[in-house]
Amino acid sequence: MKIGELAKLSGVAAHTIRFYETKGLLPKASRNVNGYRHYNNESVQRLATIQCAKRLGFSLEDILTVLAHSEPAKGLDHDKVLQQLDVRLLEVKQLIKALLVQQNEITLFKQQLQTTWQQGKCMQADALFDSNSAMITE
Amino acid sequence: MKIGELAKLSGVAAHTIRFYETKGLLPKASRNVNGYRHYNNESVQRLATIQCAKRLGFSLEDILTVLAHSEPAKGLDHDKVLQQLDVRLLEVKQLIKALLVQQNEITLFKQQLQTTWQQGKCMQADALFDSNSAMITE
DNA sequence: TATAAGCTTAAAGTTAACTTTAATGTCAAT
DNA sequence: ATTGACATTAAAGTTAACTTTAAGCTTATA
Repeated sequence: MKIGELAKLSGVAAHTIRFYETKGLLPKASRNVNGYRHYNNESVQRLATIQCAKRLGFSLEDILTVLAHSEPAKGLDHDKVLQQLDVRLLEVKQLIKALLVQQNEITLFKQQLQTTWQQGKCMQADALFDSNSAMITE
Repeated sequence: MKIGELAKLSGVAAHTIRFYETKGLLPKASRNVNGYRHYNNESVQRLATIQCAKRLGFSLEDILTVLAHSEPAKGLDHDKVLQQLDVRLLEVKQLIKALLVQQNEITLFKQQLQTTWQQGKCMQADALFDSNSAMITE
């Protein structure tokens, strides 16, 4: 099939497919007489793989690393895959933690602001931010 | 004070301070005879404000927006600030949700992989990812 | 006095993951 | 035969928030 068809089947834009090829995420496509790239079902599979990994939060480079450590014949390098999954899992957990902190800080800040403003005080930005800063870091 | 001193006091690198000036986050600094930028305590405050807002996850552009809607004399635009805080709060909540989903997906995927591999099966990458994909989307 | 540290500018580089552009070639259908 | 859709390439553009570079002044210290 041609790149446009693959694009439709996979949901990945044609130019993105070419981009993936330059990045080594897809093997260099074989060409037919007119120079057009030619794909088969394996290509669809490969793109599905990439999509899936991306959904788990992996960067293209992560995906490339796993691919690089896996020989076509033997399949994936198990240790590498599990290791990457663990790294990503840790990353995700830390992100969640940081975001929960942010959520609290913003909520608290909002309350402070509203209270202050309801009292008719029109503090300058700096003072407000500073009081919030002090509140949080204490 | 000169830019280097401000950098030390605020914990923001000198070139970053100049960068903020070009972006309008800091007012154009007055210069002394030799052309060097000259700062005072207000500058320290302003940088603290920016740092604080950044910690809450606001982009420089967000910060600029609030600043733009606030006149120096009147202080901050209350509605604008509260609105921005609400937008960011929603953003944070959605991010947390998405990350929790990712956390689950990765954990499930790991278990699937380990089970499969322990059974001595050496599936190819595609099949694995696909089974995972199916598992998740069902 | 010489050297090092600090200041100035504008412009380009960085990272990620594409997207857009430009200029051109091929194919399918009417 | 012509129109429109699809293909090719390399290179530049996008976004965010800086960082680095280059090339050249100024100031402080030994």
